Amino acid sequence: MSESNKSNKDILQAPRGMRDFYGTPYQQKSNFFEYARMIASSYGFTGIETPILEHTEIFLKGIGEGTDIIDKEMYNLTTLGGDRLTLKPEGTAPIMRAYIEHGMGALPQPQLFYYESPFFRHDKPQKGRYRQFYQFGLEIMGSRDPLYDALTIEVGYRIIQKTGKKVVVKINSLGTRDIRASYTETLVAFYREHQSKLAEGDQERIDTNPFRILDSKEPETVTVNQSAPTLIESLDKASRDHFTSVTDTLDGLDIPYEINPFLVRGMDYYEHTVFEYVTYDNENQESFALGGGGRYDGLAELIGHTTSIPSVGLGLGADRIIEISDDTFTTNPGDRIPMIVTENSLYVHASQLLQKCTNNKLFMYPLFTKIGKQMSRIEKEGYTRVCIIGEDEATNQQVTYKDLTTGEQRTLSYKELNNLS
RNA sequence: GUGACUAUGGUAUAACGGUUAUUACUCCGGGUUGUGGUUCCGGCAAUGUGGGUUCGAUUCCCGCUAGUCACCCCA
Repeated sequence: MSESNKSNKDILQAPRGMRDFYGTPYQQKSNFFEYARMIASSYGFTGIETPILEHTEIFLKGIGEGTDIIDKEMYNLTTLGGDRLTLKPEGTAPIMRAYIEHGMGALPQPQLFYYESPFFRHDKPQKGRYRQFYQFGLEIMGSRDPLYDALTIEVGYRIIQKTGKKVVVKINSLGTRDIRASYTETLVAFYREHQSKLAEGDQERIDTNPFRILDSKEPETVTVNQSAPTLIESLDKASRDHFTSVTDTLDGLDIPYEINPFLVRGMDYYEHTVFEYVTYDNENQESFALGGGGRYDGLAELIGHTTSIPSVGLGLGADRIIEISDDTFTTNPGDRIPMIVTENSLYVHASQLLQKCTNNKLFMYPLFTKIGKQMSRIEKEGYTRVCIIGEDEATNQQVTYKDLTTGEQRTLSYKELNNLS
């Protein structure tokens, strides 16, 4: 029971790692999601939205205890009725819950979903890392065909391509849960044997997160890793065939990928294919994950369903993608036509015109003051033309149309206004 | 979660520990009562927060809050 001792100044700012969106950033986010929806929809995905809150258990069981997300990053709350709920830290487990709850197994398989949503993780904020962040995601549920792994990777790639930046898919196979479990034992045994030769921080990770040691940048550890057993070598034939089938399809699609035997992901539910999209900062090797995903055939059982539901999916970090995109997702206002009135009394007339007008580029400019002010602001905001309505135009059922780049203006009938492009 | 750096109007900034806290942009009003991009005049608006040192703190010290960076991890 800690009493809040925040000052007025403190509460008049958004909570740590959370932001307000307005103006350009709002547009960019909205345009990004619109674009992503369009691409996903062109590959047959349909939308799904789940609640912001889920039963805490869904994430505990799905993502896995021992992961950072579960151990220290969840926003948990207890309702007045005593339910333990959690602000969703990722999108896959909730959608799987919805699939099971609504018996979607009875629908034609597989089901392809896209979603856009904020997610919440109580992490320490940095650039490109927020406590409330936004993802666009895809989930394909009800098929184990590796073609769907490739399809998921492709659609994500097509969306990210819009940024114009160089993007490479890092890909790996984790095999089945059994293979992964026995490999983990082999790996831990290997590291115990070489424990003294590992970098300090990495020694502690033998118990907490042995997979991460494979990815270490410490020179001592890198040396040890050269003789470490790899997961890909341990795969059974079925897993290997699955993986090859995915990479063959990517070859055919001309999607650049790198097989990275060290790639693991933050959630426990992945098996077989896992991947990440990485971008390179100005030719430097230092990179930034824009999104990632993988196959999660066992998730349904982890969260309490009686059978497995083979599935594959991904999440794209909207904040990061927009961040590197320059003006790709910025709206250009030049196209729209603001309509202004010279007298406030003409507002009613203008509104009636707007209702009748079929040219959807025309809009009521929401500034009712002297015409000079209106013109000045319209010009500053980047519009290239304007419609002016005064007493004369109103009487004659006309508008004055002005091109702001050339300064030319002429009088248009309503019909001509409708046909303006 | 660990460590480092930072914090002045909406934005960007100035101020050896000492008058009324500087300047620019934005915004509002006016010169121009039906026409923008120039120019001129006027106006609104700030030392994140709580303590400490001092005759006196925007300035020095500490806690808090927030941001940035590295680690950790990840989207």
